[in-house]
Amino acid sequence: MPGQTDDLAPALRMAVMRLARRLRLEDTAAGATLSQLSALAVIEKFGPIGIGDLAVRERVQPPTMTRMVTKLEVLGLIGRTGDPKDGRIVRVAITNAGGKALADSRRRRTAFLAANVVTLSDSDRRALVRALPILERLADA
Amino acid sequence: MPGQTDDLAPALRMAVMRLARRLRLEDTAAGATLSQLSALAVIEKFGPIGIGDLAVRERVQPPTMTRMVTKLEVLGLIGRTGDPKDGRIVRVAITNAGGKALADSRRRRTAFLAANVVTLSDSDRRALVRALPILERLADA
DNA sequence: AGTGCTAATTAGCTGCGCTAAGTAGCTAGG
DNA sequence: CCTAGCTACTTAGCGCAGCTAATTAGCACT
Repeated sequence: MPGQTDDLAPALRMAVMRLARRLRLEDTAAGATLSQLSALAVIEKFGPIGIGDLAVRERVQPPTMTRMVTKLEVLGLIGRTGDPKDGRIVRVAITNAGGKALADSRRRRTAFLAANVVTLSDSDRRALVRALPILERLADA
Repeated sequence: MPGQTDDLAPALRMAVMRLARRLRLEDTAAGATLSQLSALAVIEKFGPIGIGDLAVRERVQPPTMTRMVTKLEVLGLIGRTGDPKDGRIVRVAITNAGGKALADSRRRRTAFLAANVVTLSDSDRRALVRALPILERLADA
């Protein structure tokens, strides 16, 4: 049934864009933006990491990541440290404040989506759980 | 099972954000951006529509929509017409060029997602079809 | 020393959110 | 009729986040 795929792709695209915009709006209470916190999460997970690697993981160009890192550093959420072996590389690591901010924001940011997720039927929730890894795969494709 | 919801919401948020970013990147070939085309689609669907109503539908503040409408007009994709009854209202309608651009862009923009959607199993595709209206509901919540 | 590669940064553009404040037009009360 | 207030849109100005092009600093190798 090729028609189903033809319908699915644009509909999915639109739904994802709209939901992403909505989630962005729900974030205004935070001190950092979603993009910054996404990068912060990667920094927490992958330890002291170079700007370039970070940019690749976040699918962003290096200059964009440099700027985000600068903002995170000004906020005191990460620290820049040089690489002892290779002077070109700047490694960034999360600070205690950064870890705390990340934990807080995770709790807080989840609120909107969780509040709506709980209103779904079990069947709907299961459908989302099922779809989740597929969305992740599409994002990484 | 409350733990499932606790896990689902942040995971879904992250997946949606990442996919949305990815889709945005795939759009660079177009003359108009995804946001502009999203607005254009609403304009096509809901005929001559006021800026305010359009802003509400796109969940955006009026000034943001004014600017987007201005760009769409400069591109020749829409036309501004005054309301004969109420001089305050500016109605916008899609032009022939706009409809064509929308059709073209739909075909083109779907390519990335469709190309990846076709690689999915039937079961995965069904899971997405099932999840789609739920995502839409969450976006509208 | 010099050449070339790599990592990060700087400079400058665009798009798209927002708020605050201004303008034009409608509406209703005195 | 005219003024006071509301509504719709616009203008002005800010911030964040994406990009490319060009620069700086350091490494590696001859």
